[in-house]
Amino acid sequence: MTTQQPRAKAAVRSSLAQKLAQFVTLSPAEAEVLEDLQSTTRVVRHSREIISQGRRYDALLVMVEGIAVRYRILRDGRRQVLNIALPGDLVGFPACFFESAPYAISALTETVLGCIPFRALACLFERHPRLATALFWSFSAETAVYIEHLTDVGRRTALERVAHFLLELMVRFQSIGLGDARSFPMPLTQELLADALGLSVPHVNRTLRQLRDDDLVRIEAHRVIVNDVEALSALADFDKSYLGRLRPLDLFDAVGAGGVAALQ
Amino acid sequence: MTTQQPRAKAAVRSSLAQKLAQFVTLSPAEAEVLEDLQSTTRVVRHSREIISQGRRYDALLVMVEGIAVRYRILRDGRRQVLNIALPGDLVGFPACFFESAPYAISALTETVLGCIPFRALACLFERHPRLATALFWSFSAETAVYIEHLTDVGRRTALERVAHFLLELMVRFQSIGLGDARSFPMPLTQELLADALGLSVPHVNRTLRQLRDDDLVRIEAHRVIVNDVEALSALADFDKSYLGRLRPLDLFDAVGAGGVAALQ
DNA sequence: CGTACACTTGAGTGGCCTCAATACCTGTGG
DNA sequence: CCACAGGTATTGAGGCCACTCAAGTGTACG
Repeated sequence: MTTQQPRAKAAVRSSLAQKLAQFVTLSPAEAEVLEDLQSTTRVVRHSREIISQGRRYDALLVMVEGIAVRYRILRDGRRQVLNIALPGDLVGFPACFFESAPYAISALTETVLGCIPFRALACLFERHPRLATALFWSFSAETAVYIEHLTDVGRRTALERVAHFLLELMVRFQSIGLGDARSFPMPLTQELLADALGLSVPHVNRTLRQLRDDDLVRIEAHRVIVNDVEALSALADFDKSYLGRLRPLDLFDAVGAGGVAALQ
Repeated sequence: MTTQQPRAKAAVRSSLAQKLAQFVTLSPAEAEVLEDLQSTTRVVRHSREIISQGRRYDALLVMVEGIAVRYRILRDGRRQVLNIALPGDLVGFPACFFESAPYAISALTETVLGCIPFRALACLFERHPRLATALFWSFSAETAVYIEHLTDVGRRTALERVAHFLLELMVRFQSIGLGDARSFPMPLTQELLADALGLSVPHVNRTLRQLRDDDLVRIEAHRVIVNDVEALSALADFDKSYLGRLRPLDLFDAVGAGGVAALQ
């Protein structure tokens, strides 16, 4: 089911390092620590589970390559897709904090994962506080994605949901160098889309059809092609700032004029 | 709108300290650091905004006393309630990471907030890594609540949603010492409930009525009284472990036999 | 005691679901 | 090279859950 193998030391920066570099400027030493953190890897094949609901886990996982999906299964089989994990994402959270994982993670493509034992994490917090804060930052940014997803499902129409979700995926794919200005690979089936958006499969299908008929987006050969980014964004009330426009605020370099006084 | 005032040094532990003590054993010194962190406070009155959508914030806030609600407003006025903030919760996240806050927070009762300037946070990460990891832990635990909320809204019926949400509130109130085994104060109007659960006000009302007719829960005088916790939990498929049964795993005291090997 | 807000209930509608059947793709083995 | 099987996508018909609109009833507070 899974294989252990040493990973060739990456010449280029890992996705995780690229992500954290948005928040703090990484020293060469810190960059190396990050790479070491992910040096033990596991490979998981397409459609295999990375983390199983109900089991116990004692390490953190980082997506190094591939695409995975987090979901929760209810007792009668209903499924809620929680989010899509892309390279650079920490996927052990928050499963590893519980006696039994509250949700599952499955690989949508062949996936390479870095294993970070708790020991290594403790070491990072003790000896590299800047990296720790960056992790904190990055982790908080994930919450913003959950918030948007919750808003999708709770308060948007089917059309808005699908449009919004596809745009979010597009921006996220762009930010990791997959996908261009108007298209990106589509790893989700309509069933997964439905379970992500709280809809039924037929209705997702009809909604996609409408978006296609209106010349806004189409999905072809496992690829999403956005015809009219503007119009689609307007329809979905999509503003990508929640995905990336984080303040590159370095707690240690530039606390600056902020502080208590700046609050209100 | 808000007032600044020094807070009397708490004789008892703050809610935040109580919460973090679940994850690591706090030394007296660490406990004091935590209290100092919250020593600058603001008071916000009932139904006033603590954080406004679209504005910029330069500090973190901790709920010291009171109850607040986080929500996101869409352009046409639709509202999604994201979560309920209770004492001990960090409410500045993730708003303070963005150039403009992606959502708002409003006080439901008179609320006392501790202000934590970034400077103080940086200091905490540098000098108190155990506290930093505890914050990390606690923050991750919040994600589990979002996940459950997302599942509520995406894949549960109205009846299940309301039941599940009320049970979650009950456990959360219990864990901070408000509310007893079968009842707790209800700070939300039906309109807020509706916006939290992705329902309309009339339907929330009808759903509550059904739960009352079935002798499961009733809301009286701003208080929720659960008649049959078992039956209600069964109806909602509620398992409170996602709220509290975190592993009291201390990275520094007890990394133990875990590590990579234990991972599957 | 009046005004505002929250709650309650009804009638009618519609968005999305369920069930069901058909078409399509993609890999696999004969 | 084709037949076949399994998953995936598509489309239709009918129904229900939850919505919208609207009116009326508490109930807290100035």
